[in-house]
Amino acid sequence: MENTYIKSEIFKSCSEEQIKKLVELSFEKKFKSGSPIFFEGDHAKDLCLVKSGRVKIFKMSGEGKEQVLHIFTKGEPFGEAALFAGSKFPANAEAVEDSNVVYLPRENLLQMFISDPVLPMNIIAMLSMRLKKFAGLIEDLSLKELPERLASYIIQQELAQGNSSRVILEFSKGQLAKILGSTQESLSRTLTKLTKAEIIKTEKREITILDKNLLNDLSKGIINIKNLT
Amino acid sequence: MENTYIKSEIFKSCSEEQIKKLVELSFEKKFKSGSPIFFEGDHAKDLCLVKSGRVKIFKMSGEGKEQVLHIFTKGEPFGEAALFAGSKFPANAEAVEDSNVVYLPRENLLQMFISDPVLPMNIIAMLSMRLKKFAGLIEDLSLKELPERLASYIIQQELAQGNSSRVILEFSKGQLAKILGSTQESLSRTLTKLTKAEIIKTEKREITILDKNLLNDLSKGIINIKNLT
DNA sequence: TTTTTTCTTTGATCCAAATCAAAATTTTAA
DNA sequence: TTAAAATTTTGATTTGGATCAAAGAAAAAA
Repeated sequence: MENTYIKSEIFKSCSEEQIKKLVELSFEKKFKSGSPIFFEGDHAKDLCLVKSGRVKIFKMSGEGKEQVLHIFTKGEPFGEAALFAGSKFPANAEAVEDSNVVYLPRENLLQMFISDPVLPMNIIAMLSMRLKKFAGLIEDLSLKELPERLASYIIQQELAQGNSSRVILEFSKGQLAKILGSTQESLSRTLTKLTKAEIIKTEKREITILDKNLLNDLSKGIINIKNLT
Repeated sequence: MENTYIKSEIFKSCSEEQIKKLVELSFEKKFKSGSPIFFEGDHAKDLCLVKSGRVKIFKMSGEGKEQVLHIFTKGEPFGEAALFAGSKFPANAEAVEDSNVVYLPRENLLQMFISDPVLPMNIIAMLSMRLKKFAGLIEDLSLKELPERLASYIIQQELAQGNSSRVILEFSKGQLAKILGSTQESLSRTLTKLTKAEIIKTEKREITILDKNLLNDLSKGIINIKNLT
C-alpha cells in the first residue's frame, strides 16, 4: 500500500478514508542527507512525519557540541511538542539520510481531532512515551557513566535487532557518541575497554556480545568496567 | 473557593459542575515532608494532583545520587506520563513539604474526556510543555557547565519572582544542587565564584544580582567564569 | 538562652571524560 | 586500483566537578 508511512501509532485508529483525506491535505519535502529540516526557535505550523529516511532531533551548544534527543524513522511524527505547546521548535532537526518528510498543517490536524476523538488519545499516548524516554535520557546523562550507557544501548539494540547476540550499529560511531552524550574518542576508548574485557567483540560496524551477563550487570551499574580483567 | 487547587491548566475548561463531580470521584492523601508518594516502577492507577505543599519527582542511581526532574506545587498534576503511556511510573515522587495529594482514578478521568473534548487537548498541551522542559534539562546536563546552569536558574527565578534583582531560593542549596544536576559542594563553590566576581551577592537564602549583564552572558555561555576577576 | 540538629562552606584529592594532536583504518570516488 | 575523503583509534594532557573529610553557620528544639 502506498501510504504505509502513516503506519504511525497516532494514526492507527484512522479509517482508510481518513488517511486518504490526510494525505490530500498534506504536502511533502525532500531533504538530502545532512541538510537541516528546521532550527530551534523556528515557528511550527505543521505536524512533520518521516515518510522515508531518518531524521535527527538535536540540541546544539554555542561551541558546536551536539546532543541528540531522538532519531526518527519511517512513519514517526516529530516536532509535535512545538505544535501543541509553544509553537517554537525546542530543538533542531536534520536529515541523517536522504529523507522525505510529510507535513500536515496544524489546522487540518486539529480538525481531524473532532471527527476522530481517539486521535487525541493516541497523541497523548505518544507524548507520554516520549516523556518517559526523555526521563530515561536525563537519568543516563546525570546519573550514569559512559560504559553503563553504552552497555544499555548495546543491549537495547540487540533486543531490537532480533536477540542474536549481534548488533549492527545503525549510526556512525561519531553519531552514536552524540546520542550517548559523549565524544567519538571517549566512545572509542570505552568500546576498546569492553573488548579487552572480552564482553564484546567489534568488527567495523558489527558488535558481537560475548558475555551477556557481564554486559547486563554493567548496564545496571552492578559491576564497573575498571574492576574487570 | 474551596477547590482552588484545581486551578490547574488542564481543568481550566471544566465547568463548576464538572469540577464538583471530579472532586467527588477523587480521594486524598496526606504526606509528611520527606515521605515517599510513589516509587519508580509502581503501577499508576490515578492522576495525582498537588492540593497543597510541594512534590519532587526524581530519578535515583544505585549509589543514591539523585536527579530532580520536577518540583510541583499547588494545582499541578503529576505522574501523568505513566497514566497514559506504560502504566509504570518512570521516576520517584516524594513530598518536600507536608503535602496533600488528590487522586483522580484513571477511569474517571477517561470518562471526563468524553464529556469534555477540550480536556484531552489541555493534557496534550501540558505534556508538550513538559517535553519542552525536559529537552531544556537534557541540553543543560549535556551541553552546559554548572556556572552556566546556575546563572540561568537565577535569572529565571528573578523573572518569576518579580524582576527585582533579588531572588529568594525556594529550596535548600542541597536540593537546588540536585535540580541542577550537581552536588552541594560544587554548587557552593560556584556561588562563591559568582560572588567573588561581584556578579551576585548572597546572604543565607537570598541572592542579589549585582551585574545582570554579566550574569546573562554567563547563562548563555558567552563568557566564562574563569575569565573573570 | 543553650543545645542539638541540619545545612553550608572550605580544603585536599581524585577521576571520568573532554580536548588536542596525530596516526591508522575504512569508505568513497576517481 | 589508486587516490582522496571521511571515520576511527590511540596517545598525551587538561579539566570540571565528584568525593572524602572536617570545620563553620543557621535553624530548630529543648
